[in-house]
Amino acid sequence: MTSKKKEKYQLIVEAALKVIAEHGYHNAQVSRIAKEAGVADGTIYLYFKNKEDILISVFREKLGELIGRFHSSISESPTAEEAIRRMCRIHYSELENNVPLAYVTQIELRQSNLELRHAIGDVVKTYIHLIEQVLRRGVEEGSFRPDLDVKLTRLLLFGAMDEAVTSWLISGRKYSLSDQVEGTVEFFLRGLKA
Amino acid sequence: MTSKKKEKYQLIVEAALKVIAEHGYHNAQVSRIAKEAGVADGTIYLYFKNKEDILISVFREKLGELIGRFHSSISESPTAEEAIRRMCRIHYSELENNVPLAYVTQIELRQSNLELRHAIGDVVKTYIHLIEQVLRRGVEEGSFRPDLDVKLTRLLLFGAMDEAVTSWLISGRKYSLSDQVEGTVEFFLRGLKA
Amino acid sequence: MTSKKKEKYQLIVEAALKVIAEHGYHNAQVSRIAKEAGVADGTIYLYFKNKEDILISVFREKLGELIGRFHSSISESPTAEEAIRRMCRIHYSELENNVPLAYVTQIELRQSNLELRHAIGDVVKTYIHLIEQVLRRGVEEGSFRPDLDVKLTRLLLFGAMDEAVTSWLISGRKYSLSDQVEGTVEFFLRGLKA
Amino acid sequence: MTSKKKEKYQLIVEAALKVIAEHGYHNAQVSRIAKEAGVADGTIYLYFKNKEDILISVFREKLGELIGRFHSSISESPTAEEAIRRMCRIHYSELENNVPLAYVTQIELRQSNLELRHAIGDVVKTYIHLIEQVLRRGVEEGSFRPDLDVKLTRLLLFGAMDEAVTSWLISGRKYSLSDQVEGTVEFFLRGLKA
DNA sequence: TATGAATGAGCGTTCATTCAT
DNA sequence: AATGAATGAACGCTCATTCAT
Repeated sequence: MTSKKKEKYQLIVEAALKVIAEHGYHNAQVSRIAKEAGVADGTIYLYFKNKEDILISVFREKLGELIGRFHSSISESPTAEEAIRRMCRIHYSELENNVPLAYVTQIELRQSNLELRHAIGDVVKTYIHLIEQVLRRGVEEGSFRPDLDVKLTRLLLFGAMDEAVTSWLISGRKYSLSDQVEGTVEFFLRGLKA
Repeated sequence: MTSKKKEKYQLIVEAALKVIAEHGYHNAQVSRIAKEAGVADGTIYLYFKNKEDILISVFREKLGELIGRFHSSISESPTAEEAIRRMCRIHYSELENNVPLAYVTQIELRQSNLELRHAIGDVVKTYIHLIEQVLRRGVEEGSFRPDLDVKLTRLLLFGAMDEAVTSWLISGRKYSLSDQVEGTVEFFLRGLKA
Repeated sequence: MTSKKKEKYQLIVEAALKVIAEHGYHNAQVSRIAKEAGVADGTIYLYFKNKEDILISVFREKLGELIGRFHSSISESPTAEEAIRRMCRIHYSELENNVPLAYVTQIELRQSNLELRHAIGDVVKTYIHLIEQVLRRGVEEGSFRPDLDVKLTRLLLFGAMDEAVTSWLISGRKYSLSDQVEGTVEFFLRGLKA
Repeated sequence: MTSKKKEKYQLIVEAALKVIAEHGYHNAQVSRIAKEAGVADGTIYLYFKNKEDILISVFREKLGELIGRFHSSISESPTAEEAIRRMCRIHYSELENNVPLAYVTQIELRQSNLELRHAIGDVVKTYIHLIEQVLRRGVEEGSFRPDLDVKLTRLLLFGAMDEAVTSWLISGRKYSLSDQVEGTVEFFLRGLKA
């Protein structure tokens, strides 16, 4: 039963992602998500508190996976410098290879109300903490500037990458996002290095 | 008469800014804006095509002023390096000194629909072009790296500052944003310098 | 379930007829119709596309019944002359015996917009085609003039009866409409007979 | 001054006719009529009580002229039969030669509310009385049936002609309305003659 | 007389959520 | 657990009319 419950929960999350990606946030009615998931409207409310809860779950589930990948990749990196490089590579390539997810997280879900944005903030915070860890490691290793303001810099890195992805999407994905990894990392490392 | 017309237009724009800042984008009903401006609902439509037109105007008017200040300040800078410094200082201090504006531009208006977001995008684009100009100037001056990818870097700079401001707001403005200018500029210039 | 759905559909159509008859076309708000039908406003839209769709349905449903009665009565008539007589009798008596329907079809629904009027026109067209058939039959039977312009005459008959009904309504129904059948038919037949 | 007043009054009536003919009843806003007439919105209310008053005036003024023409033509007719013929000829030809007027009176103004329809009814009543006079004359002359129900028949004649005109308009005026005079009169006279 | 900026009442429709089955 | 018919609150916009100038 628990696994079945999980299954339907996942079914609805996937359906929500697909519907938002296809029709946009403002056309992602609960009934549409239910239809896409192959369940009745009312069934949604057996698994989610309300509509917002679905959207938060989409973000948490999908970005959770992404952040998991960061974690393992980063912890395996021999140096902080390499960790920064891998982080950016994963950030760009994962979103480039999953356009619907990119579209939903970068564009659509940002049109949501404050409560959802706070929830999204929590997920993003996890990622930002991860960046911070890498920065601290770099300082400790001696490869990054000892006077680095890690609290500030973690935001600058995240904001920079985030904007790079959003611009790539809005431009219509006319160029390769992965090709921007080198330029981005070069800029970051010069700013970070001791 | 023209000045009176201008007055009422401005009155409504200011009212909209205030209402969105106080009640949030999704609670900024036209009737509420009208009430705040001290005019009848119908009067709004003598000055604006529709609700969206009000919001776009808020953005354009308010950010227009801001970008104007960037322009003059940057063109007067003796060096590209100094231009970057001034740009970041204005970006942070202007928003820090106008919290409602910061709140509306960073948080509330991003919840809007696609058409408004496109309009906002146009204003932001102006700013990003300005950043690009500074970068080119720095390369020409020889103070910035000759191999700098200006198309990419302008986004990284904008995204980094944008995120710094948003985080400061969401944190509840518990610290000084202006105090972050030095750290930000230090990071940028190391990444840019030849 | 199907019958229940039918029931609610009919409930709303009847409510609309009653509301329009009582309050007039311009005061027949959707919320009023919903209230009269004993359903929520939103329920209306489970059965009708929009307000206009309700009104068209009122016309179609109600006049559809009427025209059905014409059909059977006319086809059973032994002669075209008798068909004309029955047609007029049904036309007058049915509307005389259903004043709300008469009021709505003759007065209120004619105040509607073009799209609805077109829809109404389609229903009326059916009736006019029926008249035409009777006229052709009379010509074939030899009882009506062989040189009769059926395309024109069908309009004259319909217009004449329509005006007789409307005048009777506007006069406040101070006289019997059924009593006018003889005079009307007499006039028609003299105009038609060979 | 009186003539000037009359002038502006006429100006507005003509403008209203034109606007309704061009844009339809539901798009004939007061401000549009004012613009067409070359006066300010407020000026309208110096000459008319309200919007309805304008529309009633359009009908009264324009149909008044028409009925005046009926009057003279009919009174000059040597026989009642000829009067019927002339009446129908004028009815059809005047409207055929003034399509905007036909369109406004037959289609657009009928979408109006009850009060206006009552006012229109008054104008039409004048016409119907005229028809009645002709019928009485025919009976007195002995050319029309002595048992003719004039109260009823006047409606039948008016309704028949009215429908003929409306159908011609709705059909897109693909045929000549004047060509229908003979068929119409033939039908009428057979119905009327002793 | 004439203006036209300002008014504000009025309404069709959507959709997240509920609940009887 | 699952259904889906029913709910009803919420809101942008139009336009006839007014009135200060």
